[in-house]
Amino acid sequence: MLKIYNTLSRDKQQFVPIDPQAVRMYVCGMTVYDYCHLGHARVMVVFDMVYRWLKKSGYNVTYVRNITDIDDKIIRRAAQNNESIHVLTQRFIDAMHEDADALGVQRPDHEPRATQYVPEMLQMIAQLEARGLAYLATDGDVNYAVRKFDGYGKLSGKSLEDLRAGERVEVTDNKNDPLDFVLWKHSKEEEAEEVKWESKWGSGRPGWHIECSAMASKLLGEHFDIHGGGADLQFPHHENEIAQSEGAHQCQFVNYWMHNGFVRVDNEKMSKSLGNFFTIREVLKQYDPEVVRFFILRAHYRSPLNYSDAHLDDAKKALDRLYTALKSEEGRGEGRALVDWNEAYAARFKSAMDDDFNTVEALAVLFDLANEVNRSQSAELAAQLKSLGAVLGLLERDPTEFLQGGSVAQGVDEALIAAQIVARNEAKLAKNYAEADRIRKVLLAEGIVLEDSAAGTNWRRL
RNA sequence: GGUGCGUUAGCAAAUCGGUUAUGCCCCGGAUUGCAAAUCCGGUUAGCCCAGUUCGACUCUGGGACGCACCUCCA
Repeated sequence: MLKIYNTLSRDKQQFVPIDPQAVRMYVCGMTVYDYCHLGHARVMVVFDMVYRWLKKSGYNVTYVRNITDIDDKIIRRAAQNNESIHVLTQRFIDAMHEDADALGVQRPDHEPRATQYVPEMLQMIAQLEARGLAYLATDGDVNYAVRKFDGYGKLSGKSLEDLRAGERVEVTDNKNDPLDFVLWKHSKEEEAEEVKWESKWGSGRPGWHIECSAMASKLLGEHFDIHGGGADLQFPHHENEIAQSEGAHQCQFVNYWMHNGFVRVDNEKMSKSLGNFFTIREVLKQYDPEVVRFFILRAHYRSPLNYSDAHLDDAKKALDRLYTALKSEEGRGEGRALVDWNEAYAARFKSAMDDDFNTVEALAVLFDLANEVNRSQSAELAAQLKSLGAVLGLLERDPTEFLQGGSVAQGVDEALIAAQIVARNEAKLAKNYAEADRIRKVLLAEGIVLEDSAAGTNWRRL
């Protein structure tokens, strides 16, 4: 039985879906005005893993990950670039898909864009207004009246008093309460036509939080199973989503809230504002995407994850070990696509995954299994290793291709390597070991490791 | 200031009230022309102080340190 750590209750709970056969899951995606960084990579990979495991567990999963394609930062960036927001956002949506694809992230079932759901948002705001939870402020914005919603703060564990005591709460006169947030922003003269929508409150555009409430209920219903996102979205974003959805629909919004930990650099959160971020495409110039995916899955999704070259190098070596085990059984017996869940390693793997998606433990099982494969030379177990890896979106490539791909794309030409191997084998046959060792050393200096075996000489990149 | 989370061996990172986590690194052995890979074995843990317990890294209390949220952020 699957257990999930629920932010709402702050403990692990038995997962019971609303519909026994199906799971409905929503994850907050990206605001598309720039390239995705490693923090975004973590959300995508983590919830991709969750998505895969739920499907593997037999559920019919509907996974929605939204795209925020209208907001202040987008408008500002488009103005800077002197381009339309549509052109800007489309470019970064395409880039996001490239990055996600590289990391082996499966496409969600729906990727709704905020700009395509404005009518639904307006309808929801009207509902909130009708219930007395929203009001038109003097400046023309429509705000949410936080103190009218019972239980505001239940997700983040904060009371309104605690929040007000915070030093950083901004004071604005057009809000009834400093914690009220914007549902609908009135248009400004200078804004482009493409960021203006008509409404009963006048021309404007949606606030950030309302899009998720509107799109989630449209695509998943008013009450669904799992809602995820980065830990920083807990407050205020997810708190506000609850206020909007439960305020408008008068029913429980989400049963299980999941939040992933941050990627850190030098022990500090990687973020746009700190400027200490690495984009996915930057990192992929240096490391194989599967290494990056493995690196992310190597830490528990709720724990902080420190980024550094040393850690990526370490991850690369660890993944090499798994692929090396697969390579030893390559070609022997066809790898079956299905996992034999009765087998001992698979059973351990499953119980690890069922324990709040403990990929760290699941990977430890894979290493134990790899050791067993090396020892037993069992093609059966190798197939099991491969298929368990595939559950996590790992180990799906040809082992030789992976091992020879190495960490850096460019390097010594393969034909040259082959020629050097031939030359070295000739030297070996002539018992000219000094020459043979010299060739091996030259290649090693280029990051190429030669491995002699009964079947011949293999090579791989460090 | 308020709230929450964390502190595990050289590095990374899990589980667990008593039994080898795991990966990388390091040491010894097997194997190899020598290596590499692999196998066998080994060294290095649980921030500090109390308490509960037959027994605590694991539970409770206190302290120190770190991180995060309270403002846009995955």
